[in-house]
Amino acid sequence: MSRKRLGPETLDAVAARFKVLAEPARLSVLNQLRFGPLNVSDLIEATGLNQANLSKHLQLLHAHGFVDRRREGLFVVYELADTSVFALCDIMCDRLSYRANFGRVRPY
Amino acid sequence: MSRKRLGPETLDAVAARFKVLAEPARLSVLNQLRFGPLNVSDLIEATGLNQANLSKHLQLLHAHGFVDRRREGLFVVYELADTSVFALCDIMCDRLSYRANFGRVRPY
DNA sequence: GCTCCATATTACCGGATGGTTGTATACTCG
DNA sequence: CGAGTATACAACCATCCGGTAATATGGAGC
Repeated sequence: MSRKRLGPETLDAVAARFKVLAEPARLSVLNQLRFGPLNVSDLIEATGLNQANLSKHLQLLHAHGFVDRRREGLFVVYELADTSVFALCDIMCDRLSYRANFGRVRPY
Repeated sequence: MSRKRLGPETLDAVAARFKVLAEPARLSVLNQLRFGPLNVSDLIEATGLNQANLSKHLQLLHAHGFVDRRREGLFVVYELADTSVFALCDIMCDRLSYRANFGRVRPY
């Protein structure tokens, strides 16, 4: 708790990681992987994303270490590699419901 | 823990909140507010952002409930309204240092 | 080898977003 | 009220980024 003030490089790195999660499509992928590994075809069906689009998102998630990848015959299976994502989402969701009851977006 | 699968609206909302944090400039502002409220002029100096730019970031942070605002004479003072940000950043930083030691970005 | 299937990559387009400049608003003081 | 200061807002530009279509790669089976 209560760490020291962060340097610019750290802020950049943290922001970059937030940016990967700042996209419903990618959150959806992670959410589908929550209960077990899936290959790309399964993910296409589960998320409704088309193949190319999904593939791009998967590359990004993989490059940032959120998912692991392994070949399995003709398929490529993706698996969660960083479950801390869900801790983050839980915190976000808590604030969301709090704001739904009280705060509400201030237009000004 | 272990919540149910999230709906699309929820994913959108969570992603929108991540997006606000997915920006070094805004993280820097929050980081400066960590140890107490500051007015805009102080924040300009502390962050190195110019006035207009900083103002835009502040509006966004305020609209999403990350900061509160109050007038104090000629000045406007901003204050942290959502300390959960730091819990998020701590989790991110933990993963960052972990990956710095092991993972490292896979170029492919 | 060729063919089929699963996945990745490339090229492109349109919309969103951060930065900057200039201007407007709000408050204080005289 | 007028002048000065602090902050907000609008317009504009450049860049980034997500979606899509077309094409390429790579493994399996014949």
